[in-house]
Amino acid sequence: MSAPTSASTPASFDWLHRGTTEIFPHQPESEDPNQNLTQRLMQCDRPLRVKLGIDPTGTDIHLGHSIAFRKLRAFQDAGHTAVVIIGDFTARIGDPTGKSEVRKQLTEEQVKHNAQSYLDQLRPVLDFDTPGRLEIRYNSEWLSKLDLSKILELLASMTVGQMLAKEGFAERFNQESPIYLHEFLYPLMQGYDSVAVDADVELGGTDQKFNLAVGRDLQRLFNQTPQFGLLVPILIGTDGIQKMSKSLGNYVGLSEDALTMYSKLEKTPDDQLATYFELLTKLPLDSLPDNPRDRQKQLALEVVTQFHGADTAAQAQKDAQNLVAGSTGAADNVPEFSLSSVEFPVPIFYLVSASGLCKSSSEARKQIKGGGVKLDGEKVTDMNLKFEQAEELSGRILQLGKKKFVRLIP
RNA sequence: GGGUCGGUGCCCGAGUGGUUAAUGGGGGUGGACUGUAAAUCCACUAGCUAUGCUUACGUUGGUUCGAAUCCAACCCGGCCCA
Repeated sequence: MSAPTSASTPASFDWLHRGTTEIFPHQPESEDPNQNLTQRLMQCDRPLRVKLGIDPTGTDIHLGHSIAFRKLRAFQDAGHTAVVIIGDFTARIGDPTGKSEVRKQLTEEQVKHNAQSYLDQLRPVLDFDTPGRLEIRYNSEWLSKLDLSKILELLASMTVGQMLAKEGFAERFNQESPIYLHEFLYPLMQGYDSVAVDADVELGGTDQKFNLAVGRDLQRLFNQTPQFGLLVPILIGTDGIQKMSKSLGNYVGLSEDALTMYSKLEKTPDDQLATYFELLTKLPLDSLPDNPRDRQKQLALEVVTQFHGADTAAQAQKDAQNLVAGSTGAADNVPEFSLSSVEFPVPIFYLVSASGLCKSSSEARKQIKGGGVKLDGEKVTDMNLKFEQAEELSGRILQLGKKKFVRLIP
């Protein structure tokens, strides 16, 4: 295996610093490669092992997760080895970071399924193909083998006070909400992962600082050179307020279709635009369009291109414009709904719910009442409107609000 | 283990026997406006092929013409004591 390119070309480390919040330990003046990551990168004679863990707790990952993986990709491109840890063991305990509640425990099967799904979704982000650039490890490999004496050794390396100093714990303790003992194990296990894979660098969101630091402590305990921690920002979601998360519904999933992705991204809040460009693209930040609307479009196009390719992205942009303009016929990528599953005569409100635009028929009625339902661009006002047969409806487009469409087919 | 306080809708949080899916806020969805944004204003915010019916205030029973509200047991959590 060849030495990392960065070693031979003492080039710039822009890729390292773009969108990076913090690197620790960080002593920029130091020549010591254990105190200064840039020195380490320039001096290393072998690819560094760059760890990034993810707990397969759900089936979807989103752009918020992707920024750490993008950084990981940057390391890969610089010749280093990405060590992706699938937290199949830790997922069953749950990371207490940032949670106000205990995470529910998952079965082994769910975890397995989720893990595969994650890897599929990461395909466009990481380099899966270049030999030596990617290592995928499951932490059950070593964590399930820990015996009590080893666990005690880990536990003895930290104090309750140190644990309680951790952000989430402190809050929960002060709010008098429950903290279970097994949650204290989480940072230790994640830290032990670093020992198990002999990590040189670990990536994570800023909320992971504590956990990455524990990794350093444990590596020291096991006579390894402590890893560097590299923190990337937590991406704010599409609501512009809270961090991107599936449960808050303010996310853009990596596996979403191009049109959905585009539609969400093109309304990125103005004050998040710069951040999104920095974290989700490689575009130079000083040559963006002046008009905020154009910036939104460029961002959407760029990101969708990463996941779906330029052609599909361009088509999504076109479709999005057509849909909003109301020229329904021009939209090709509208989900279809087959009328074969409904019984005629069918009331409009039932149709709205059956087609999946609304969760329930009650909600559909309310939306119709509120003027949110359109058929071929025309507002539906009578919720008891009935259709006698499928021919009346097939080919027409049913719409809820500005964003949800369904084409009715026989 | 003992004492004590508490468990209400997506979230927070009122309500303490009597028309009512249950005040208020947040969030969400829809409408107007707009740049498909923000801000603002308005509406909606349990389910049902539905002018009515069915479920809802930790769980299960009980008292009552009638309970989220009273009683009992149980489950869960906080705090104090051990």
